[in-house]
Amino acid sequence: MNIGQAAEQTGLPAKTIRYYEDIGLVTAPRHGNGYRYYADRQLEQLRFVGRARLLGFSIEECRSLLSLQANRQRTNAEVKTILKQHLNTVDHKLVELQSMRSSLVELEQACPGDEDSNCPILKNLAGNNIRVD
Amino acid sequence: MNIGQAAEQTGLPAKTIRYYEDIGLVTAPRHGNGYRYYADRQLEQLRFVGRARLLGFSIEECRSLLSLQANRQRTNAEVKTILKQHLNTVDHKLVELQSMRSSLVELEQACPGDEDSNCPILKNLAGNNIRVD
DNA sequence: ATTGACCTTCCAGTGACTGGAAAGTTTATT
DNA sequence: AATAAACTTTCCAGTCACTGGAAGGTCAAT
Repeated sequence: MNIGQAAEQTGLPAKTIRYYEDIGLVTAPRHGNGYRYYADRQLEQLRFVGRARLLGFSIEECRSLLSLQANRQRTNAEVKTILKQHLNTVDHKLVELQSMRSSLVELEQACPGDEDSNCPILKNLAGNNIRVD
Repeated sequence: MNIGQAAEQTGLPAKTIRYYEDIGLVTAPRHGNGYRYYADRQLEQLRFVGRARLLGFSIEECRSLLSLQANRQRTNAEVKTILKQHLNTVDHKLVELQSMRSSLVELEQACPGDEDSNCPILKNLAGNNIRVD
């Protein structure tokens, strides 16, 4: 199977699949004409990476996960450690985004959004903090 | 005031302040020796951008906000529109992250994290979905 | 023989910085 | 006055994970 079909099968763009090969994440053998050849093993690896990426794992984390999957001596603990670290990162991002969101909602409510020009949003950004109390 | 003190005053790294000038976001006049000179106006703009960035506004959004702030003909509506768009973006990201998080937590709970090698996390990534029902 | 759909590599751009090199300037110390 | 330390300048490269596009090779069908 050529890269186009592999893309179709895995849901990953062909460009991305080539990129993964470039960085040595998922490599594919070649036909005589230089075309990449995708068999079950490669498709599985690509789908594996695709799913891990959907969960937000970085490329380097995907690399580690792929290598653990290939290693029969791995332990559940090793895998779980990577997951926990990633979960921590996600939690940090969530806290950040939620704090942004609550500030934004506060500003949204403070601004009437009319044709006036005395915008509380700009005032806040300029340092005049909104006092709600 | 030179860039180092401006950095100290605004909390932005000098590198970042130079970058903002590079992209024409906040420009500063120069001393005779070529050093950038920061007066109140520039400091205010830098702090403005700094706060907007903390709220997650993109550089281009910051540019729009700065230009609205400089424009007396602006309306609250124009400012609020930018904020609402950004809030939408933040909400989308939150949904995505929360969905990632719940999948990750599920996987975390499914994996005992012991010295075994039959890892449910890897199984899930490989396509063997966890069945909880 | 030619069209069109593939495939290849390589280079450049994204966003928002950040690090580092090489060189000029100012300030402080000796 | 010389020197060293601390500042500043510009420019180039790297980050992350792709994505777009150009130029050219290959293959299947008409």
